[in-house]
Amino acid sequence: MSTTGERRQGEERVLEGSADRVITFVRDLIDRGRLRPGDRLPAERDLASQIGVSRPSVRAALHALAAIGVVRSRHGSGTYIPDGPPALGSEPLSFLAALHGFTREEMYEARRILEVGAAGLAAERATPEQVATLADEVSGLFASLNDPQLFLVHDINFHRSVAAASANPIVASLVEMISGLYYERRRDTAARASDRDLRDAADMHRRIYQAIRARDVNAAKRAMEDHLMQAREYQSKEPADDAQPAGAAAPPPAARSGRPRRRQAAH
Amino acid sequence: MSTTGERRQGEERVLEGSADRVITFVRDLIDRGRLRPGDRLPAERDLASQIGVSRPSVRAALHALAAIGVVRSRHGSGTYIPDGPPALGSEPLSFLAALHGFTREEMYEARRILEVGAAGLAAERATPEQVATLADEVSGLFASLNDPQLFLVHDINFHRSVAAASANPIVASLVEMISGLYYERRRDTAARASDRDLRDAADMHRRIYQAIRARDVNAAKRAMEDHLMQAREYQSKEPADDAQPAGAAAPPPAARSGRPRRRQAAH
DNA sequence: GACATGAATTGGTCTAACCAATCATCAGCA
DNA sequence: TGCTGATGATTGGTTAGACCAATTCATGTC
Repeated sequence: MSTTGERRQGEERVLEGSADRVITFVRDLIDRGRLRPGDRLPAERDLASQIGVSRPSVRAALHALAAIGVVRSRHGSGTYIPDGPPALGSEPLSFLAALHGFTREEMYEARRILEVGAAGLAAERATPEQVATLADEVSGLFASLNDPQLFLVHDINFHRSVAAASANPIVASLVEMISGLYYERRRDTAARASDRDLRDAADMHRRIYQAIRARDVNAAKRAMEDHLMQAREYQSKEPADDAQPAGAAAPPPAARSGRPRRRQAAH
Repeated sequence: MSTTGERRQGEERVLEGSADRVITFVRDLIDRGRLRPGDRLPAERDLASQIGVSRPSVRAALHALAAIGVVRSRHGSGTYIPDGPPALGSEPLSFLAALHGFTREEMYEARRILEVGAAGLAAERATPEQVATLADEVSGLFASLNDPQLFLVHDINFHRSVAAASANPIVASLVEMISGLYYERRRDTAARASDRDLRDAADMHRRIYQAIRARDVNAAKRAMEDHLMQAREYQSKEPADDAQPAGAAAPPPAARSGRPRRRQAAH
């Protein structure tokens, strides 16, 4: 019907831009159940002709969808909807952090809120397999006390597993997002952690694991809370790699202060 | 220097795609502090020539950045970094919800975890102005008991204000993100709420407000928890607009069942 | 039957142009 | 003097057509 592209009439105003029409189209396929995780989207050329927009517009839209993790393109193969558990990329948070100068304190606080909640849910619902996974990660932590980088990997995996055991994909996605940001920052400084700190951290993880295994919700939450508080303390003692202020209400970094906050006139 | 575009040499392998180079370029500007909230990016044509890629590629990258909320384009004016408090769009979550069938229960659970934490922080740190804003929203709630749509607006604003009063931009962003998803779903069904439910909800909000004003952290958390639990109860009684299952571990909607979960072979 | 080969498919990129919204400038008028 | 409106430069929005590059798969040879 619109293959020749006569949109000159104007009797039916197009309220959306080309790229937005593509996104709406894809969203519609998803809502109608025609597109599910693991599926492949129509080829860019097909989308372009079906929707009646140019290929560059399709590409811009697909880049937008890829940015929020809805699709993933593979050269020569196609564009796919990622399979596996739902996941939110941490890039948005990373950009926000760079733009607004999030502090380490603030990050720990957010983690604390989310992960304490996740630990509580995990204590209620963790399956035997998930409990076993947690046990594996705890032993991994104790086995890598002398390898801070590897320790960090087990650390991340433990927290990821707790989030998964919460059986709430939204909470899990949020934890993943924050963890991604944390890992991004942490891998540069992980080597500075002292042996004693790693030992303490491993103990804390073990305590969390035991509480979850015992299905003790309050103990799990308390253990996670204590762990994150302690981790925050330890890392605030490590030499800071950057000028990140430590206080939540502390003044912003030097380069930021005194800026007259110019606003755009006609938003 | 590269206006004529001689990139045939190949002696310096480009490891990133064109769009990625643009994103890296912008990210670098941000990290160096040359680009801050409220600023305008170079014109697309300038970016293209500076980076050495074509304009469609720049556009694709800019669409990607716009999708995660890092930039915002205004036709005829330019592309800007949004000013104001840091914010995460709720589209990623919305797509994930559509793709994986998040339930209302799961959403309330995530809200509960985040907002109970936010309420606790708000009780510790809310400024007098923020407390006053909360008071305004509470009166707005009581004033709109007979207008469910307006009530919903005050409802959202109250929760948004609590998040802002947490003085943690990460937590606030996350709450905003979830709230956006909630609002998206809720506005269709808000009219079905009963008068009595609205009255109860307004009372709950008042209780939260009073606890925050009194700087009673535990009371604030408990009040928020009770409120969200109650809201969940009420809304599960309302006729469902869609086939959203109520249980966290409930089977997926009809259109989803029985699908053999075809996977892509060579990821 | 196993493996190399090449065509078809599909994403990745570019050039060159035009349309459309915005904005700053400046002439003209009150 | 001060305001208003026209106008051209700037900037995002979109298109068309072409070519490159990675992947896939059917084909044919050994």
